[in-house]
Amino acid sequence: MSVRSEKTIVDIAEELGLSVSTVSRALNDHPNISAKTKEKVRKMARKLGYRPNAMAAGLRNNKSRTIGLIIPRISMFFPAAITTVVQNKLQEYGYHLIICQSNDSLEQEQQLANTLYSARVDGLAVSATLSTTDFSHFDIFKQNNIPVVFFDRTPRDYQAKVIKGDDFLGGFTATQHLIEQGCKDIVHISGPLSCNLYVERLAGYKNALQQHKIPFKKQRVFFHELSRENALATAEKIFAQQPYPDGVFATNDTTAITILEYCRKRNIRVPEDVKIVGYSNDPRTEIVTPSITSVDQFPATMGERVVSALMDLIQTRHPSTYRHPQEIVPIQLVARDSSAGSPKKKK
Amino acid sequence: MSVRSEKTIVDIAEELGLSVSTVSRALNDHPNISAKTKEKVRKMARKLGYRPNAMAAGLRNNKSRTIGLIIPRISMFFPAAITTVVQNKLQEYGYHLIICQSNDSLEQEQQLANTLYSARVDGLAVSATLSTTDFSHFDIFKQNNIPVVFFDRTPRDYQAKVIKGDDFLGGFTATQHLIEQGCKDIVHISGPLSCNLYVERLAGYKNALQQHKIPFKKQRVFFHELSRENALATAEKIFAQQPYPDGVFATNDTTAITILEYCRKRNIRVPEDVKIVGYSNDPRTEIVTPSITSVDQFPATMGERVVSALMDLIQTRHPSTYRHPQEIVPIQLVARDSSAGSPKKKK
DNA sequence: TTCAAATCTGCAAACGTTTGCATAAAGATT
DNA sequence: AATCTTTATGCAAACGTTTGCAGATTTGAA
Repeated sequence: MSVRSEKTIVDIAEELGLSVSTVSRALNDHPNISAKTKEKVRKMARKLGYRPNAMAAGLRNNKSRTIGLIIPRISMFFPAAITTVVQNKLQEYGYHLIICQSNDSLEQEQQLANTLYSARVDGLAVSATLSTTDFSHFDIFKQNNIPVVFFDRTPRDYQAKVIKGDDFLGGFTATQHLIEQGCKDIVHISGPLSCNLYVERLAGYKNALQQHKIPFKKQRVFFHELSRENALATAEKIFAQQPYPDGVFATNDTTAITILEYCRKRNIRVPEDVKIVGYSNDPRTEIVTPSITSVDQFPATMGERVVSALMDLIQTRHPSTYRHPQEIVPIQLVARDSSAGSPKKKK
Repeated sequence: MSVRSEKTIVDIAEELGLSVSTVSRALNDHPNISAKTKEKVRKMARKLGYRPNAMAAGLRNNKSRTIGLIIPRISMFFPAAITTVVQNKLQEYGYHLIICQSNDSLEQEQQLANTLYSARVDGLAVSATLSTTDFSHFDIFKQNNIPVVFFDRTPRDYQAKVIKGDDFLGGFTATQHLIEQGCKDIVHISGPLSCNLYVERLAGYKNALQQHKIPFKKQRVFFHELSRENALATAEKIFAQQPYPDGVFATNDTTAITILEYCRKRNIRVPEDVKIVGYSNDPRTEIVTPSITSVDQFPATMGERVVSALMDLIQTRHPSTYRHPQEIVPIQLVARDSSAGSPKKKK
């Protein structure tokens, strides 16, 4: 009813003839406060409609109960799936999540790091830009003992906690699967090699070829920026001249889907003429016709590990977790129709 | 180099022999400070690695430069698409976004409202739970003049800014489209009527039937909880007995996709035997075979409007915007293969 | 030189918490 | 009854900013 409607613990204290410290302790369930007092205080707090001011508490405690998250964009399946569980998990721990998109721009990422530091997040989870190779904009966090966890798109040699999928094995498994299905001439569509993911999947691809005594041909690897338009351009290039490949391992699902659409338009049969494998197990791979074989990266697991790592690092100020800085989340091939079938019947 | 590495404006002031107020004003580009001083201060700030503490400033100013967002879940296409643009747009304005998922639980939504209030967000954007009919947990915000903007799943009679799609028109258009394509017996799969969206789309459906002199039959409307499993169960029910409908208008795309899959499995031809229209223009509708006709809700537009409304309400403390509390974002039917074709050739 | 105006800077309080330390009250022990 | 614990409460400083007001310095005009 008063003019200033924002109630504080001072109001509660005055109303009750107690000191603010007692009220504060009562609300925080401090052992030194008698049960009676606590009850009184809580009741009055409810009555006055008191709401704690997290900023004030944060300032005093030098912690915000807030975690920052930087991802390229929320609209991509894999980061979105991770974000979902990260947010839910953090909520359980009583932490807020500030989500920021770098839109794959290094400059934006740098700026975000700064402003998240200003917000005094208690921890930071980052999946980097495709082009981030210098990670020094995260130095401030290290200097001030604020844990940073990188996931998925991670730094190569920046000292920090890293949680990533087994991209080498993923690349290997995908390629080997195509080989086992009878492919002899497998194209790999990769991404920018500034990003660890594509380097490792490519390495897995090479290794699988080698292990199966299939010669690696440089011109059978295509690099593009992973956008839909680029994928289409790449498709054109791949099928510009005979012989067509009999297998395509695309380093992401959007590309795989685009290739599939392209093939259908050109009447190249999938999987009879060419088999396709994507990466990430985007739900879209399942509903497309034919459904596309892909590599599941278990985003839920990754998200949970990110949160566990953060909570661990935050609680134990001793950065013991840094001793095992790298965690690898397993992958699993999900075979579907796009790679199915025995060796081709008709030549 | 000192032990306490966190630098404050006090450190800058001491280093320069200035007062903190001057430093503060210099950093905020206050007109009363000379250019020389500003330059000195900025240089020293850089040198010391000073980072403003947003919590301290927020406490003093009673504003956090942070917006809260509550959505059912980030992993759904439509809210995710909105979130993407909301976040990017807010970033431009220098605001952070705290994203929270209610997981469609009213209880969680209530709790989130509370903790976001404690974080002293400067504004709140909400897409409610399917079951939220009582919105009183947002009262605190109103009482303290913190703008709340509801979007998509909005309250019916709670006094607040509302931004929503034209669901009546959407339902109408979708149904009319099916009629125009020759359908005479159109099933509508709706959602819980506790949620405004489904009420209005249903009303649009009825209205279109009426307008085209097709009798409305109660048993041709199915209600379900919009999960994938439920959609499947509903599909079973719909096609449990002859005559099959010749058109299905599903109130969301996931359901539409599920129906499509079901039909394919049962060898019910789409669109020849039954035509399907979904809702939201989820990108999945485009890549499925046949592609599914859907109703675009322009999530980007909606997101932009949400941000505009928030910024407007925050800047002009006078809640003038409340005078036109409801904004309707247009919809557009995107016709695709699932509803294509002239009247059936073979009966 | 003197004074007024214009320009710049500083003091100190305030924002709403938490917490180390001191103290007061109550209970237990002799 | 005197002393010692134990338990409950209060005082006051601190967290890092911002800002109204006052005061100091410079500039320009007389």
